[in-house]
Amino acid sequence: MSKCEQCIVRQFSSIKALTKDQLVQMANCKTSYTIKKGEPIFEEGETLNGVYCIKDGVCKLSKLSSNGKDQIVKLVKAGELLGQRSMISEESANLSAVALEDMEVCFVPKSEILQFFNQNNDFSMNVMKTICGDLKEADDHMVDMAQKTVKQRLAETLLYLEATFGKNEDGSIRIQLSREELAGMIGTATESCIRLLSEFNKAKSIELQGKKIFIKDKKVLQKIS
Amino acid sequence: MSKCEQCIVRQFSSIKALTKDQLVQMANCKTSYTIKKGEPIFEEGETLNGVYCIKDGVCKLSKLSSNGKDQIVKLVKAGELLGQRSMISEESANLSAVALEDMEVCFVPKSEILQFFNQNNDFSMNVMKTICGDLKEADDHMVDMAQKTVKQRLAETLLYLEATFGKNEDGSIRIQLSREELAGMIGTATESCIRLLSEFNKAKSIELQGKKIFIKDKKVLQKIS
DNA sequence: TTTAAAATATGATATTTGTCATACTTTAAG
DNA sequence: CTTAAAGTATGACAAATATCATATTTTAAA
Repeated sequence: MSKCEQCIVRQFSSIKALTKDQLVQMANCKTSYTIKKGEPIFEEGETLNGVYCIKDGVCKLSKLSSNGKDQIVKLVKAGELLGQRSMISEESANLSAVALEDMEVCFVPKSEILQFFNQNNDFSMNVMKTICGDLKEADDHMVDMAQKTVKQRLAETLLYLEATFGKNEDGSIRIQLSREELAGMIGTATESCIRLLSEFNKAKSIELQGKKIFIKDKKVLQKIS
Repeated sequence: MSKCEQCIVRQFSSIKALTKDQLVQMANCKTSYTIKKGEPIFEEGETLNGVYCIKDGVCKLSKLSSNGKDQIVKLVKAGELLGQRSMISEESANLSAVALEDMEVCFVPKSEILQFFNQNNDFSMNVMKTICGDLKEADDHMVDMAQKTVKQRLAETLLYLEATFGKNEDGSIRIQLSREELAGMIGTATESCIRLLSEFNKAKSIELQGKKIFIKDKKVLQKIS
């Protein structure tokens, strides 16, 4: 059983406020998992009995809409926690979490987290600030969905992906999404997404090499978005 | 200076967890305001030095989108608090709050709220649950914006307005929104909103009498949404 | 009360986006 | 390696939605 002290999650998440003793306690009760690309960590409606720490990899948080399409609400990467809202609301998961890459996650039972939450003011404040940040993001995202065109949202999303997940050595956007997933992020039909990617490609603002996407002209994309 | 003990806000908001002493303390430091229909309580980007308790009336929380349209993110009514997220995030307001009716609100300074927050676990837990509820709502709302048609969103919004704000004696939806505001809620052009209202009217699922809207066939609207 | 301004309504039209069909390409299973 | 399945791409068309123009009604100011 590995320790939590050196874990990447500790550097970025609310966990950084925990004391050494609390970290030891967490190390003793956590369960580590490996999750393969495409597999779910949890599904919408599921009861979560704790919180997941993402040690490695990226997952999508999505919700099945009434028209049968999967809308991606948010991407979450290593160093972040999953399931905090459900824990505090004492509700089942509102979103499904599915791995976009092979992942390593640790599950920490609710009982421990809630204990830290009550004992450690810095920790609870960190969790709350994270959730408040998520709320702000969600509101902003909602306004974009309501007011921007699909083209604007695609340009914005491509810039976001590069800024958040970085580039490979060849310069392509590191995170690999299928066209369907990209469409699910911007809230459009897969064909429309593909068509606009082609359009950006023809206009030389991006370059497509199979699944790989290279951003060639950031300024043009910024202007579009 | 009126007391906070009998205030409506106490029945519905996080405030209900405060002790008698804390309520007295709050009554002593609060400032009461009257806000006329159309006037702002605060604007996007403004620094909030506390929280607003809505004693009477309804306001809209909205955000100016890059295309110049005002997207309404949420309606807030008597018994609720405003500005909690900004206080916890220690950030300026992400949304503007504008009165949809004449309002009575009390302003409670940040210092007091944060003091209660640290002293009283039930209070802080209530605040957090409220924010978590807002996050869930925002995510769901975002999915609707991305995946539903304007017609579906209009039907849904009309049902929401009646369910949340009730009906006048004549049976019309109590809350009065201009067509522009209704369009701002569903995220569409004012003309499109008006057109679809006419369509629902012709189909007898609603009835229009000037600004007044009567829901005539809830089932049809539910089916549409 | 009169009148100008704002809000509501509707038509005509352009643009955006979705849907369906189909071809091509990549991936993974046998 | 071969082959089926999945993913990507594109055309044709339909549906949804925005925009602009203009008429009508309501509201509020003079």
